[in-house]
Amino acid sequence: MEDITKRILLVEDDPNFGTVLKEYLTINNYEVVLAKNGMEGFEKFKKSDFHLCILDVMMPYKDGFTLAQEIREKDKDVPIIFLTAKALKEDVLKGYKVGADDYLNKPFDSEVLLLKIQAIIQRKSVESIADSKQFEFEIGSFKLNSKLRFLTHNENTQIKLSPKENELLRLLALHINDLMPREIALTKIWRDDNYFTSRSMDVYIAKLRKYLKLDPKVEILNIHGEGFRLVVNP
Amino acid sequence: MEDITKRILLVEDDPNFGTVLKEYLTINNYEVVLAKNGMEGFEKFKKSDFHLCILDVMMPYKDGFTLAQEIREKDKDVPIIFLTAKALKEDVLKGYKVGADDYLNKPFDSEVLLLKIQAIIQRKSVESIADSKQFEFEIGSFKLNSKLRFLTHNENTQIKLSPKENELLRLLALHINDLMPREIALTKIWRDDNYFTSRSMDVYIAKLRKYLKLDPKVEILNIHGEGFRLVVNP
DNA sequence: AAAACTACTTAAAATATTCTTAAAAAACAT
DNA sequence: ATGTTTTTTAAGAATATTTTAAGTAGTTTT
Repeated sequence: MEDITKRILLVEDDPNFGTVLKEYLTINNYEVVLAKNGMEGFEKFKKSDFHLCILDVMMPYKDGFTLAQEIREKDKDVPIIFLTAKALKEDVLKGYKVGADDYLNKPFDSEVLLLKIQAIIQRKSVESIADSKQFEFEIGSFKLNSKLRFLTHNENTQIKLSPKENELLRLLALHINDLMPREIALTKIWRDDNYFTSRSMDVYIAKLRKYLKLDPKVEILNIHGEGFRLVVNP
Repeated sequence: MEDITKRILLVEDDPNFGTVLKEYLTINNYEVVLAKNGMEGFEKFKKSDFHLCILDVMMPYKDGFTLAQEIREKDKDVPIIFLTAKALKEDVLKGYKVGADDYLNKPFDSEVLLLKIQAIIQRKSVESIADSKQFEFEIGSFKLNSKLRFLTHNENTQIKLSPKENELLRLLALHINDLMPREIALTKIWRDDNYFTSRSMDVYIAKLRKYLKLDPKVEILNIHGEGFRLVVNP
C-alpha cells in the first residue's frame, strides 16, 4: 500500500465548524482543502486531485447534492461523504442516488468519521486494483501485453488472446501470487455472478492453463470455494 | 472487503407479518432467521452468529425488552432494532436503556427499514475494524496464511487447508494459549450449535492435530466440556 | 467402580466444487 | 450471407470437502 498522505476536499459553509473539522483531520494526517460553498468547492475540486470529498448538504447557492453531481461528472469514482443535520428519508435516498459512499448526521462522532474515512479510502483503493491502468506484465518467462492482447513466450512464441482470455489473465496477473477471488472476476469481466458465468470462467481458466504450460514454473492454482491464484515458482 | 451476506435474527410473533418481512429482507440479500417468540428467539440467537437483531416489542411470554437484555448478556455489541406499534415515550427510553440501536414504529416504511439496517450494520462493522482481518499467524515453527489457506512448516512443507480446517485453526490461533470455547467455533464457523456440528468439529480437530504433529511443541489440548486450547510449549 | 457423559479415531457416505471436452449459440468480420 | 472466432452451455468425470456413523477411549459424577 502506498503511503502518501490522502487529500480530502471539505466543503462546509459554517466557518467555525469547517475550520475545526479541518484542524481535526489535519491532526489525523490528512491533507485538507476547505471550501466554504459549493461554487468554491467545485473550483477547488477541478484544480486538484482528491482521494475523498466531504460535502455539507445544506449550503447557500449550491447545495451538496448538486455539487456532488458536478463532481461525479468529472470523476465517477472519487468517494463522497455527505454531512447533514436532518435525516429526511428523501435526502438520504437522494444522496445514495447521486453516488454517496456514506452519510453522517450532525452532530456526529469525530472518531466514527475518521474510521469511515479510513474504511472508504481503503475500499476504493482495493477496488481500483482492477481498474488499474497497467497493461504489461511479466509472468515467469511470459510477457503479457493486454492492450494488444497477446502473450509472448521467450520472444519467439506469440499467442493471440481472445478478449475474455486476456482480461482474465490480466486480472490474475494483477493479483499475482495472491488470491484472485472468483467473485471479482465474475463481476468485473462477466458483469454477472451466477452458476453459468462461473462455469464459463472455469472453461477460460482451462484455456489459460493450456497456454501457460510452456513455462512449467507458472501455474494457476485453485483455492476451492474462493478463486484462483497465479503463481510463479522459483 | 468481505462480502458475506449479513445475517439477521427477526423475532416477531405475528406470523403473517413475520414471514412477509422475512421475505422482503431475503429479497434484499440478507439471510434471515425468523423466531416467533422471545423464547425461540433467544434459543436461535445462542445457536448462531448474527449481524443484527430485529425484535418486536409486544410478544407473549417474553417481550422484546427482556429478550434484548438476555441477548446483551451474551453479546454486548450486536445491533438491535425494536419494532413497536405504540410510540410511548417510556417505551422508547426503556429500549435505549436496554441498548437499542434504533426504533421503528409500525407501520413503518420498508425502505426506511432497509436504509437503517444498512447504516447500522455498516457503522458496527466500521467500529469493529480493529478486530478485523488478521490473516497471518506464527504457531511454533508453523506459519498459517489463512487468506491463501495454507500452513507452512519451516519454509519447506506446505499443507493446503480446507475452508473449515483453515477457519478453525485461525480461531484457535486467535486464542493462542488460551481457551477457544466450542460454542464460539460452532456459532462462528458452523453457524449452528448442535450435536452433529459438534461431532464434525471433533473430526476437524483431529485433522489439525495430524498436521501439527510436525512440531512436537505445538498441540491442541482439550478442556473437557469447554473447548480447546492451542498451545506452543517452550 | 459403575454409569453417564464427552472426546477421539477411522472410514464410508453425502455434498459441493472444479475440470474436461465438445457441441451449440452468439458475435464478429469479410 | 458466409465463414471465422469467441463465448456459453452441457454433461459426465474427477476432486475436494463436509457430514455421518460407529466403535473406542477418556473424564466426571454418583
